[in-house]
Amino acid sequence: MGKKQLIMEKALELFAQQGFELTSVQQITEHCGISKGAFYLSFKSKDELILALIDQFMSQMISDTDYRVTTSQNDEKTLYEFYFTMFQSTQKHSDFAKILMKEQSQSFNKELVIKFHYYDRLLEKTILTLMERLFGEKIENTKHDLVYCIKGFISIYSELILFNNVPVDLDQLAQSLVEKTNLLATHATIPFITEEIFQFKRLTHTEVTIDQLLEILEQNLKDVEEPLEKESLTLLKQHILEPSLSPAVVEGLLKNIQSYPSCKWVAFLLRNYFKLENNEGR
Amino acid sequence: MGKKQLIMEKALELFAQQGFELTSVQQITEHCGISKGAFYLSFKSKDELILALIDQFMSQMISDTDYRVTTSQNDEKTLYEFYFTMFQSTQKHSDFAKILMKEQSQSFNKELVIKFHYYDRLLEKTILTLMERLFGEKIENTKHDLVYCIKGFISIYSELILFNNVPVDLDQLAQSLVEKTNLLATHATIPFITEEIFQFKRLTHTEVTIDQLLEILEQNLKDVEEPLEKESLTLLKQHILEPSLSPAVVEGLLKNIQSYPSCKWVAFLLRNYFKLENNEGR
DNA sequence: TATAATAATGACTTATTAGTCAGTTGTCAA
DNA sequence: TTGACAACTGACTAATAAGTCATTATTATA
Repeated sequence: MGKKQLIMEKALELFAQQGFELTSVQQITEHCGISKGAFYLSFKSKDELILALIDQFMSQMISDTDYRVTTSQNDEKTLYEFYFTMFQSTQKHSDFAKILMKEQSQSFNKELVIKFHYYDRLLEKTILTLMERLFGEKIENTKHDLVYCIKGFISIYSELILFNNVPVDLDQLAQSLVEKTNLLATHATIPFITEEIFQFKRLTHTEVTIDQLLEILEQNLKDVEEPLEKESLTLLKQHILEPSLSPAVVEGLLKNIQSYPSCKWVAFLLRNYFKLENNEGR
Repeated sequence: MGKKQLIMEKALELFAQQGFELTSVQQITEHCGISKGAFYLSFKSKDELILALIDQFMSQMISDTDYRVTTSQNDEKTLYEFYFTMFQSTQKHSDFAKILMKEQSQSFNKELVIKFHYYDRLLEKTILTLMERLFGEKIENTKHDLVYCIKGFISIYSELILFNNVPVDLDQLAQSLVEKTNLLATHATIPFITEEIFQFKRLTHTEVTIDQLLEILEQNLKDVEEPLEKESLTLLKQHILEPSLSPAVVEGLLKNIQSYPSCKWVAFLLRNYFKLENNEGR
């Protein structure tokens, strides 16, 4: 396990400098002081490595932020804390954040793209919940649009922090964005992203082949210990190969696995898969 | 010349789909129905191709926008027109815009990075001028920050337009952003990007080796016809190899070539080079 | 029509990559 | 000390890339 961690850490440095495409496995192993073969004992492929990196950091970054936001008692300060935590994470994991920026739209690997979208949607959800809590009914028509503006702020200021070695005062940055967000929330009246566009956007972008899905399931089954989790996964796998369960049962099984952090991702994929299956017949 | 244009058009399609790295020269030539050798009659390398693409589109996009903004008589509508033109260009040249998003931060090739920064700075300048004209003294402390927010809006909504096939109402989008910009300009009081950070940011990011610079100069000398332009370039080249001209003369020569569109880029590089040279001695 | 000049070809070289696997080294229990 | 097992190695394969160049096709000119 220590070796796996070593590879991830060293690879992270190289990916941040040169990007994923332009970093060879050779380079990574040299940087670690191990042989090429040893790399393939820890990871099935180079792709598996980057997927592991993304999972590790994204789930941490998002759960950090989500935790800060949902546990905050003082509404006054919540927005400030959201921004502050967000940029603090970015700074702390700057190597990873750089990769994220570089590889985001660029990618080729389908699973990678879906993964990015998944985490992006999680972040959107966190922001939306926060906005609804802070501004409630008043922003009913503009809330999705507001979420997008906030994402715009985050992306452009993150870029500044990461790629221009500017001395950054996170407190000042968070304060500044709190003011802007309040302004937009309380005064903006013309949304661009309406409920309709928001729904439209959700429909696109999510395809995995059955084979990919089964493989991911298989991988999960290996890593998982809890019997409840394991059985749910097995049943769901059988249901994919030969549909036999009622929608309610499927939904229940999904709920079962969803509560385990390591299964969140596969639960998302499965839910999506079954949703598309059902829509096919209309 | 027709062949060069053909290659650029076809390559653009492939780059937009797969990215620059993952598109081979072979693929491009097949897509064009020509041989590999023919490609190298038009372009010295694959890198030269993408640089040419960037020059072609970026200069067009920015001058389009700049023209609309500087010629607009009606201040009321100028901001609307800025946003509208910006997103219209993005939509019209969507293949190119996709490349831009994909390759922006990712890049490896030094000249490419510098080129992106150059055009980015041009856009910043256009936005800043517009803001100063519309809001004047009132935004003295917040203007650089405002420019950044606008860039954030543009980047996040462009992404939406390009990568989620959402039906887009550009009029609505422009209106929405005009309202937001006005809100921020008239009510925001806490800037993050102060004059100081802005200056700091300008100092970083611009290195070319002398050899690269000389090569680019050589290339320009070949393409250029006007005697005044040609002589200025020749003198500047000599001055790099063996400094002999006074600062005032250098500045004059730079002004000479700057007015020719084809030399804007090399003028920018030269000015930067001499600036760094002078700072070295402090 | 004959000749020169230019345009275009694609097999080839060289370099690099991800991934494999037969063999080596190290470890630890019997 | 021995033997069995896992951890590890790095030369190797197969695939693909950018860029070259001797050869051929096309066009212009005399």
